Amino acid sequence: MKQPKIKNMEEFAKVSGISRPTLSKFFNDASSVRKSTREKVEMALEKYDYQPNVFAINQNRKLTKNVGIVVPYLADPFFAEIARRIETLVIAEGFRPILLSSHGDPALEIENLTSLKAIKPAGVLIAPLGRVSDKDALESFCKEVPTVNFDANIEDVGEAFVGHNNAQATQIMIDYLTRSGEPPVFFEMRTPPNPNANKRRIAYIENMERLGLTPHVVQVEGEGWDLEEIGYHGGKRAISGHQLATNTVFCSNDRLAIGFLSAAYELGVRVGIGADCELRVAGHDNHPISHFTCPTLTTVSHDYTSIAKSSVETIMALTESKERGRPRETTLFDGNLILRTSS
Amino acid sequence: MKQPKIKNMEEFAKVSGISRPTLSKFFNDASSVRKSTREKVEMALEKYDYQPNVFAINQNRKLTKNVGIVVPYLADPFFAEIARRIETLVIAEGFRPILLSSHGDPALEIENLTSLKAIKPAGVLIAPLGRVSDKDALESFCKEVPTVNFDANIEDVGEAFVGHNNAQATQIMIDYLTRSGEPPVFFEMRTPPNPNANKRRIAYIENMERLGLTPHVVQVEGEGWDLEEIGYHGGKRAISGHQLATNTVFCSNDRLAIGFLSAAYELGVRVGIGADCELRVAGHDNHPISHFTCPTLTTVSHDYTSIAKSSVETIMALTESKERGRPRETTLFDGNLILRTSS
DNA sequence: AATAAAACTTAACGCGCGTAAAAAAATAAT
DNA sequence: ATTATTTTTTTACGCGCGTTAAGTTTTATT
Repeated sequence: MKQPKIKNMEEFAKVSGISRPTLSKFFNDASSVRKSTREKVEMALEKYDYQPNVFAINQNRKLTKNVGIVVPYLADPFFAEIARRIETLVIAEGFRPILLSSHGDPALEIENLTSLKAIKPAGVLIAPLGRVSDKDALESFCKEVPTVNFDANIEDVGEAFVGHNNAQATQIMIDYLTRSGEPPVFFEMRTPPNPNANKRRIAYIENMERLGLTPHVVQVEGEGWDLEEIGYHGGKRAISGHQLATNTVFCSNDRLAIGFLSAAYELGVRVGIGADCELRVAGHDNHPISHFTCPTLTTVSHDYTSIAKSSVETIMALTESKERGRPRETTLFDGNLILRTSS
Repeated sequence: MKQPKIKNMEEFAKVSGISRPTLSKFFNDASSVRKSTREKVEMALEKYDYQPNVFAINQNRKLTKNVGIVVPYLADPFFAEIARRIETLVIAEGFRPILLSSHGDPALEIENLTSLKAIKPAGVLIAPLGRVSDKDALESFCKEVPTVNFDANIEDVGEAFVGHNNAQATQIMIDYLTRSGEPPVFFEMRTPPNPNANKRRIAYIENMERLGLTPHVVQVEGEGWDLEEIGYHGGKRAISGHQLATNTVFCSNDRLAIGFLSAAYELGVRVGIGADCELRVAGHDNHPISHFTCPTLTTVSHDYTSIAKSSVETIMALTESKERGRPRETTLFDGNLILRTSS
């Protein structure tokens, strides 16, 4: 059982026998004080219940130990997973992650940045909404706070971009699909929220042309982040309306593919690589659920572990070096083919 | 374009023509000042770029406008969704939500509470990990901070509990399943992380006995929060090992059911209510993906909209009234049968 | 118009900690 | 042992806002 609580650093200085300025140094960086001093403080911390007042600490600092993380839609397991990894890495660096989701709403995205600015973060990692983001507001935020842009690349936003190599990932899937069967039709939303979708469509068309094949793009209607729902309705329409030029469908992302598979199942269309199958379906991202679809989804992995790691490293380097305005660097991580049973 | 930035309230008092103490009142509660004053301030806010320093504000207050939200595993869309609703409601009440995930780790759960304590929150909403939670640490936290316990009920934790009526929800599903076909086998984890699972098993057994039927519980191995994975492996084993006493399986939750369905598909076992189907499967929670499984999953809804709303209302009432130590109230929300095609 | 009540202004102190400067003490180097 | 260097202590001020008390102005009531 610990002794009665210590109100403030002054009191803790008394009971620990260490002066307040030295304690202040200690709490900022324990390694900046002499070893014997550090031990004395730590012994006192064992004995007394004291922790410095966060608000008083941060009031007099221009940069805090906070790191903001903004994601477009936390209910999407993809962002939940990447956020989880980022959080863990940020904590390991001795910083405090503040996780905010924009819930698909551009106004909330800006609000999130405003409220982050208020807590004077050392840096911010942002995966923007994309198409609907208020680009000017993002840019002006990035001028004030060191920012790393990840996942959805928005030009000139942030000091660096870390993301997925959509071109490479699309290519390896197209190469696989064309070698193993009919060339793929590309299945996507007409107005995708996320700019990665556009990169994937462009890469699809380029690669099909490179192979001397005719690209076929099926664009389905729908707004927002209910991608399975959109994939389901679009899939039903595409299948029953015979809009698919070949027997192979490459979905712009796994969540659309999940909806598409559900539509195919409902329509009694057998999907897979078996002799009795009518359709092959592939996805993109290696979504956690893609292991468990029926059939299991062949997809291209999205290396979020590396993206998380690199994003955190970049923001840490940025906050330490403090030099701003360097040319914006772009880091992309390749995808790997995940062969399962759907194609 | 706004005028040059205002450093502090003193400066803003000068340019707005309102004295600092009145401004302080205004920022605490805009309705506490005269209308004409409020308008003057708002006009100045339009013109000048000023927002009070969060750290200075909170330093002198014992209770802030922060509300902590702690969930066990944010990468589970169920918690992501409920967190999203809670966040939105908390913002609507004029408070600032601080969302933290324990990532399945009891140590992190306690760390989260410790770091919340440091920011002096007005209240905290916690969905505990459950079985692995450090109950003593939770309880001692709740003595210091007004807390509402939601989702996973841990006795004596928090001033109130808001959650799902597992008994009622289990009952309506069992009633449906027994009326429409063979009685269900209960499929669950041997060591579920979440205490709701235990309530569901108990309700299953009670209801089966009430109906004069023999309960059959299949408990599968596996630790942690990868429920689809666990359901998949357990499902494969249960099906191929002929462990299912009837042709109807009631999974403890939808995520297990998703894995189970995947196993059945892989084994070529047709699931559904059609004449050609060998197995019926039901879930529990109405997980977002349960709309899109193959076949679509019959399940019992988990009313997280109401749970979120009630939790926020309860914590708000608590922070306002300030009276602590009242008898712990429990609020449960019923589930509804969601009939789809799997059973 | 006179009075009462409410809202505001002025002045001043305190919160807990960061931080700077000068002096003192502890450690390291010669 | 003496000097140089590093670390700690003492002292003191500042950060931006909450808050209180006394005095003043504005609004509401009669």
